[in-house]
Amino acid sequence: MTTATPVTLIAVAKAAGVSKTTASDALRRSGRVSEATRVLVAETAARLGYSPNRAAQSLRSATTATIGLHVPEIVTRSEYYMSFVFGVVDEATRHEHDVTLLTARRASGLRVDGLVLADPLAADPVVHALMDAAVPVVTCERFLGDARAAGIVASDHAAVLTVLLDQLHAAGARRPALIASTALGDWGASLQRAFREWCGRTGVRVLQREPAFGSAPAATADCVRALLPADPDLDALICAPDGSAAAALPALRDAGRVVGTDVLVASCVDGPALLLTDPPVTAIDLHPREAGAACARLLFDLLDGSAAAGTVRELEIGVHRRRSTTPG
Amino acid sequence: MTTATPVTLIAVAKAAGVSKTTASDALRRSGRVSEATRVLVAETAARLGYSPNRAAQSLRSATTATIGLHVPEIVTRSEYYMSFVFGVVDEATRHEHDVTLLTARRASGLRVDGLVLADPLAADPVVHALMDAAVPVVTCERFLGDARAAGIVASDHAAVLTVLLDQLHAAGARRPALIASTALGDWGASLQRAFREWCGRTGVRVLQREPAFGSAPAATADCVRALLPADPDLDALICAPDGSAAAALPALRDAGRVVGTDVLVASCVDGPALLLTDPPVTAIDLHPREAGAACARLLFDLLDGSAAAGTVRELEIGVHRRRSTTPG
DNA sequence: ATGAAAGCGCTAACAA
DNA sequence: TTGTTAGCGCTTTCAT
Repeated sequence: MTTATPVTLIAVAKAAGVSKTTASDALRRSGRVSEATRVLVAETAARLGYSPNRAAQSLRSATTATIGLHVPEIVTRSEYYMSFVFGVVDEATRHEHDVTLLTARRASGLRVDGLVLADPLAADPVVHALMDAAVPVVTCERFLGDARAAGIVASDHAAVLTVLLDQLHAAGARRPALIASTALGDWGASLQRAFREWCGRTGVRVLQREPAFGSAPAATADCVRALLPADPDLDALICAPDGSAAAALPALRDAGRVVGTDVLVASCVDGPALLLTDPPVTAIDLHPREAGAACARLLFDLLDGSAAAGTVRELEIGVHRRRSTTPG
Repeated sequence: MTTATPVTLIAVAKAAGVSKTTASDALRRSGRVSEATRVLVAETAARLGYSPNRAAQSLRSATTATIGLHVPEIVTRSEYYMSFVFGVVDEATRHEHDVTLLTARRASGLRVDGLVLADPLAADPVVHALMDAAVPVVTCERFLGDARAAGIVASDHAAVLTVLLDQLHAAGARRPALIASTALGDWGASLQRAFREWCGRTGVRVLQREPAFGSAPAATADCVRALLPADPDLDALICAPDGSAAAALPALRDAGRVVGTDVLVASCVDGPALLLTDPPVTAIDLHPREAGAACARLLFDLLDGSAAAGTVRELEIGVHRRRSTTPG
């Protein structure tokens, strides 16, 4: 363990034989110092192992080189968010920013240059507080509260669900059901809407269930157990909540259904677990890591002015077809 | 969106009719100001919505009110780490600290008061760099490199694995196998050691596999497929890597084995997915959230001197028995 | 029990 | 093209 490194800008300036300002300018903005001194200072800094004092930079510039990240806690148990977080951190690192995790409402004001909110629930008080922060906010999926984010990264869930439904229909499914919750923000609401529209176009009766709030997989299993007796003709099941498809499989099997044959199953959130079930489950890949990176990127674009407030960017998503929806 | 809040300490002091110093002392250390002024200043600060400028505090005190957190990236798909992270953030928030996620090696020096490293892999260059940082480091599980952490939170995996093995033995298993990797640091190594010792004591031949590095679940499935023909007597399987038990089940079934009857299965990492498999899988609950909180707590104890460098704290873990290991 | 003043390391006016 | 000077908001001596 080496001792702390008190290599200040002054030390670098002194060693390079220039003034504090020149050293600062050489290390940062261009145009002010000559190329020769720029190189000299840069080399000196490197040699001395100089690393700027963030606190001092912060104090002076009123920026923090840090962005805040909030992920909903209810759904802790989701690999989706883990990937999302890594995506954000990746992109932030690329921009020389740190990422602070925001969960509870901090007592003192937050010290970040901007915020990324993953799936902001209108019901979450922390989200509400953060949406009102005095810094740019980027949300992944639209926020259904009254505040408006400066930037939004959203996917066309409706379009992809429609593609998926068409595939199921082509595979012979005539009586599909959707298990989705509006409690989870815009995502669930979009899925429900798209499902209703597809049903209307296709002329099938809407068969939809809202899982009880709380543990998603267990609630989904309950939905399945309730659906089957009520609708014995059910021949396809689409599960929205992450991890719930895995819960639906045993419930269907217990009811004597053969997944992939009697009943097709698909998940609205992909994940490694769905490759290992029997059969592997068709799923919508939301590209979580890419989503996180896109949010951070948009936030930085907002911060440096290369994106305007109100920007909405679309994120590509797609279906992975697996055996659970390919009978025969 | 309200404008930025330039409520400085000076503003509070002025409004309260005291000096900067008195205001500062009133808000922080005790003993210096009278109770009357303390209350006066506190009320004034609250009324004005004062929130201390972290950057200025940092600059002055050379602390950051931030701790760094590193979680291994290879195992992204683990809900274990998600819970762990929340545990750390929870505890940090309780201590009025922020948590910064550290993944890649930052170009500039890190600005944190201390570090928490979850499962530090000796092979991870980022971990190596962080272990050498000039701030206290707490690791969850021992680091097998040459650096020594200031604090360690560890569980007695050997003891709990032994309990699990005894349970399997009591349930009739005579030929148990362990799938564990030493590539994952001290945890895997401890499990392997404990397994060998138990085998020695019990007089059964050691049946152990090291899954190929990379995607844990797939590698585990490969191990299972290799184990069965080589050792047809195998009657119990313990899977260490997170998520691998779920992969083992279909592999065993494909080989014609009935899980819970022919062959008992247990996981060394619990997770919600294991409740939904058929049958539900017995697992060791590592209490990830508690682990994260314990790491942060130890770090703060180290920082304020209430724990000495070199402190090792044990974290309670235990087995959840489920149908996969209770035949009949 | 309280004030005055110094200064943490840096950037941005203002000079030269 | 470069140097000088003034703070950013706070904590901390040192003096009352």
